[in-house]
Amino acid sequence: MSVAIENFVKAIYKNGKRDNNDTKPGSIAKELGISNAAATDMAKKLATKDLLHYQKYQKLELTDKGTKMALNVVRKHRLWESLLFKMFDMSLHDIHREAELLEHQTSDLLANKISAYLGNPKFDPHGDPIPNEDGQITTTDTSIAMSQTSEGKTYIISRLMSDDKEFFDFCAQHGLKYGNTILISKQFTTNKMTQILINNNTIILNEDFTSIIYVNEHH
Amino acid sequence: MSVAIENFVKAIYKNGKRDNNDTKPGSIAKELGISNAAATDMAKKLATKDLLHYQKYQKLELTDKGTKMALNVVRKHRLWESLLFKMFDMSLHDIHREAELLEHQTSDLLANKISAYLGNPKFDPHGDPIPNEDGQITTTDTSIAMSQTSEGKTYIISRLMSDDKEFFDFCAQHGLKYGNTILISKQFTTNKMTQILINNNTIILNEDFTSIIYVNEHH
DNA sequence: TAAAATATTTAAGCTTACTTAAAAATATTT
DNA sequence: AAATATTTTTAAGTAAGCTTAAATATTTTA
Repeated sequence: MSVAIENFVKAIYKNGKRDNNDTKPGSIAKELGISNAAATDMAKKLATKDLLHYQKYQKLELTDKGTKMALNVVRKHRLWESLLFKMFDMSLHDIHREAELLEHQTSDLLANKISAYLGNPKFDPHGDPIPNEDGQITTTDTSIAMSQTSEGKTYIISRLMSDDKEFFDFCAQHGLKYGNTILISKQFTTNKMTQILINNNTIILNEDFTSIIYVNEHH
Repeated sequence: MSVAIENFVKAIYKNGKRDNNDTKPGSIAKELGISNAAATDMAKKLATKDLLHYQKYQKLELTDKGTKMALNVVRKHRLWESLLFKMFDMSLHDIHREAELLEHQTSDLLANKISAYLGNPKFDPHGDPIPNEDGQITTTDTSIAMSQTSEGKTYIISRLMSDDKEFFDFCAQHGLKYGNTILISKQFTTNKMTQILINNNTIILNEDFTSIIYVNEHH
């Protein structure tokens, strides 16, 4: 299967996982940076390959086969991110960009070697779960968006859900890193801002940030 | 530049390095597994991009720009082979196949990180020299084909110039590995066979093998 | 060196993965 | 609910990287 196809099913998978669950051709097109027409075309084509269910004007839904393919690509992406992060001093954004290309050129054999080398990790450096060889995610994610946290409580950062360079640069600069501890000092409910304390620094984040930074309560 | 273009200039570079120095479209086509017509087409196209000199019915010759591109790809290939060989228990052939894909999806930044991690090695696991960041090979190769060795002398294996699985399997099985020592016990000049002693085992190799196994005299 | 074999080039055509423009359907707003 | 805006689909077209078939040039062999 081509890179275009792998990226297409991956985009459907990713959009399907998001809150909005928007997998109509238009939003897939946006995700991939292609025209709506191209997305419709591809959707029809992949339906004939039994990778997704296509019905005019409806959301695209992956078949089991399509889901498996998407998870296989996601697995390779997250394994590469984990490996590069461990071995090299590179920014999360750079690592993401490399993984975005390498994921399509990696045999299952190599993916398994990488996984074994890393001790079969369950999460990548963003805190995203790594599917196993059979395309299953065995961990259950109990984390919540920072926007949903309670004032005065302490949390541990569990996921940074983004591909954006500026976001990662900001996070790196302020210690917003997978595994780090933060205190929610104030929730500004009307403006949807959150004030946190991290490394003895107070930062105020808006909803663009607090909706993609996920945390687990610290006990 | 596309994968097809990178592979095309790489094929010209590789064929140009070989004894026969055959870089006419037909042999490039053979190397890449495409039709002669496709090779001619591509050659014309790359001439307009200043990657090679094209003259009807003549050998293809890379420009400086083309050579640099080829060496950049070769560098990435050999760095990947070195890294995978060091990290994972995989056959030389498997490693080659992975590197063949990864080489096109690797930024210069990542290549440099890999190189630094490995201590900027000069050779890959086949004994092939690794070009530096500027596309230069600074080492001088004094090795000779096993077919050119002298009876009774001892040599160290310095290069295994092949992509072939069966060849690598054979080598792995008999200890024919980069850095290993062999004694040339007999040269059968009429049949072009070579009898060697390695790990206390005697093997007789024909010219298909002795022409692609390179060695340095052991002093 | 002429004939035969081989290699290269040209020409026409195919598939993939896109594009833009216009038509048709759906969703949103008033 | 009608009008408007947005999305989706259809249709036609493009570029890259191939293919096969036929024409042309080169190389080999007898």
